[in-house]
Amino acid sequence: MTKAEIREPRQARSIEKKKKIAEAGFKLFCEKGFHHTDTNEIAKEAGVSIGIVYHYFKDKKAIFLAVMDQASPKIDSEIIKQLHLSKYKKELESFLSDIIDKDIRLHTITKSPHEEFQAMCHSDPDVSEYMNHYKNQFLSTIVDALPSLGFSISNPDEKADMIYHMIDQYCDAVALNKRDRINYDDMKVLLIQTILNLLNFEISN
Amino acid sequence: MTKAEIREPRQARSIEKKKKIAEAGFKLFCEKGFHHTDTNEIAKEAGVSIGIVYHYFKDKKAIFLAVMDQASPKIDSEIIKQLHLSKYKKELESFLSDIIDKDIRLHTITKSPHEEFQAMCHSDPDVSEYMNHYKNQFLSTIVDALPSLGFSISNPDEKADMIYHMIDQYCDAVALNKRDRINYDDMKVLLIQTILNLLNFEISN
Amino acid sequence: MTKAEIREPRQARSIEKKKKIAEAGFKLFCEKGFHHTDTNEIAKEAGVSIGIVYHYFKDKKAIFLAVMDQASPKIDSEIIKQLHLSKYKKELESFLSDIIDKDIRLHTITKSPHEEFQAMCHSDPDVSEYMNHYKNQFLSTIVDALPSLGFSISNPDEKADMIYHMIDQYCDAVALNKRDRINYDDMKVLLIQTILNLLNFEISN
Amino acid sequence: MTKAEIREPRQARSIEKKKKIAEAGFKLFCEKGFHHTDTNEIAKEAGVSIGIVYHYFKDKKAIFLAVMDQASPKIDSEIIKQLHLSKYKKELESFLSDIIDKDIRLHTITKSPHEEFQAMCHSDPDVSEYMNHYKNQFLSTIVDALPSLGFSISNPDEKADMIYHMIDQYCDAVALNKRDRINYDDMKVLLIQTILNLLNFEISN
DNA sequence: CATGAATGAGCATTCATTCAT
DNA sequence: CATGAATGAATGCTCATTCAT
Repeated sequence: MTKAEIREPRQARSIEKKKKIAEAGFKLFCEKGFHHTDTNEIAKEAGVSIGIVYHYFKDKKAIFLAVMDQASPKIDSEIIKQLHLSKYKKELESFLSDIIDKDIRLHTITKSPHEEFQAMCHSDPDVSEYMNHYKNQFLSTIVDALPSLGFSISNPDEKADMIYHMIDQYCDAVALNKRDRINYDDMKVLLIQTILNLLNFEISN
Repeated sequence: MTKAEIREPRQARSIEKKKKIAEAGFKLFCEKGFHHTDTNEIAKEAGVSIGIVYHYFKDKKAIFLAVMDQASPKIDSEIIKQLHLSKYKKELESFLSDIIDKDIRLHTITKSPHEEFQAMCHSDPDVSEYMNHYKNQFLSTIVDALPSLGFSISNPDEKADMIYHMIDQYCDAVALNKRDRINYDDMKVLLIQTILNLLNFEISN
Repeated sequence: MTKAEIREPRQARSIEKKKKIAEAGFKLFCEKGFHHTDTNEIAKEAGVSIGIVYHYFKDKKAIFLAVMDQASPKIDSEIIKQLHLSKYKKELESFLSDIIDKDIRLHTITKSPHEEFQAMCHSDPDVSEYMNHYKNQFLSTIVDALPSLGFSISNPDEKADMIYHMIDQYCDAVALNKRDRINYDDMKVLLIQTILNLLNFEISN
Repeated sequence: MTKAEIREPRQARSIEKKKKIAEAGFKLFCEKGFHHTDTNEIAKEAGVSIGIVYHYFKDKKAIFLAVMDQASPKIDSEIIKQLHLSKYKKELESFLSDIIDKDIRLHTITKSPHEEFQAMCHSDPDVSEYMNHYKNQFLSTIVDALPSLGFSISNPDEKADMIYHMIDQYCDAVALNKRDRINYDDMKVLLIQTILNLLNFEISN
């Protein structure tokens, strides 16, 4: 056997260590970006040897993927529950507003990692694949839950995709604050109204 | 500063050569990405010595920025003219459709560079700055032209920003075609309708 | 500091390797001078990889400094002991003669490195600093030992400095043998006599 | 003819230009040292093209040698004249004091170049050769003039060499001021006294 | 004489990854 | 499991020098 299998640790200690490495990676990737972070530094930050890093991770990118996995917000059932209660316009509006605010916080807190993930997503096929898969799953879960929640929406997949990106875009704008002449409060009103209009719109043939 | 100034070539020959280098850079950045393209390779591809590359460009990133500059679609007066003729709903719709189709072509043709630029944009402050400046200028030009074109739109800056990204997002989706369960034709209809709604919407106080 | 610490090796093997690198550096610096020796060559000469060179040394200059450190004659207690026995003129004379002969050997054997060190000393502040510190310490040790050895000399620091350089100068002359019309034996007699006179001279106020 | 002869310019304009280049070289060598000064920079500083630099100078070192030549203090007859008047102890003392003060000024004013020359002198054989030749000529001129000036000194060459270096050393010490615990006024007294003793000393067989 | 664009060998340093212990 | 010394290919960039104009 020329190369030891990369084993998924089962012991608590091992899981702990793998997590520590991913956390160190997270920190450094955020601070300096993927390309400017070196693996030996990750090992040092995690307080382990570089050898152990390569015991748990195939290569540097594997660490990045693990970091993404840890950092990705999980689809919790709560969002579905809230959606259930938001059938009517008024509630939908505040539901969206909540979602947006939450998402802004996420973008603001994890500003650099988000940027870094975006960057990698655009330059590395594996990362892109991961992100894409994650997003598709996230949206499918919601869209598939809609009927049972009492929503009857035409073109739900297309709309979900559009809304997802509109919100993401808005949160980016707020978090990075790099755009000229923008009133973010007005923009939020416009955003919510646009989403509501979109949800109600039906393509006529 | 001890280093000889990076000179902006005035002679036709020199401009030609600088362009050739940028073109070689463009090609390689697209094929392999910024980080995996090496400067000696750019020189070889351009058919010049590495020395001359550094005669015209401060460093590797300067080549990238020049490439971006060359590759960025210029705001031509045509777009403004077309806008002028699109005061009425019907025309606006086809105007948007045209814009979107054009943009899709741009995204599809320059698929890899576009991705690469997005990646750099997220990971390098200078590139981000460039992109941002470019976008702001592009949008400002259009927004500032609106009144004289007969459009009276509330929150034009916010709307322009949102529309810009909605279109960009859509074109990305089409070009990369990585999203599940999406009917792009339907999505386009939804997109245009959403834009029209957004343009007409006014925030009530 | 983002860079991994340059570690001081504690294991015997490591010390051995660091020494081997410094020795290779010594050899090459002597043969070709600092500026014409390249680090990869040092690694090859030392029989190690270039990576390990930078594991032990921060940069090329650090190798040079280490080389200087190894090559610098240490102040051994012997010189102090001999000094003790040399209170009287006759003994002092032969003591000086011994010192000079030893120093000549040093200059002759390590002719090129000595030259190279001199050169670096004049062109690099860090090397200059090192040389200076070394010399000051060397002279202070001797000067501070004088009283307890039974010598009572006025202006010992100034004299020590002058004598140090007179001897150094003489040894250089002999080793390099580039001066015209010089009888080195006569010069040695003059040198010793001058030193003795200097030691005995007292500034009258 | 593969390469144009390096011609010694006869026209005033040419001489002027060559001088300007050497002056630019002088300035930059002083500021940054030989190895850190690049020829293109010299050309720019001199306000000429790099081509013209290589028209007048074979290579970079030739510029350095020319710089040395310009910077070297010429043996003027004044020093000889003064020496003539200094036959008696008192006058010799003040003559030496004058010489030393002048030399200190030279070392202080041209502190960096002096250092740089020393460095090159130790690392480049041609420069070493030049310096050596210059020094030998300087000392020979003085020594050979001594008899006709009424001085009758034994071992004049050896003594001249020693004195030359003692003064140089002292001036370096003052100019660089890097030595610990040294009182330079006392040192000067010691230096002059030592020189006078040396001049009077005769080797007995 | 003069220009400065062009050359390209050369070089210090980095860093993902391996492997002997 | 764990260590960290060791590897060495890879790379951005410099700069003395040449030569076409």
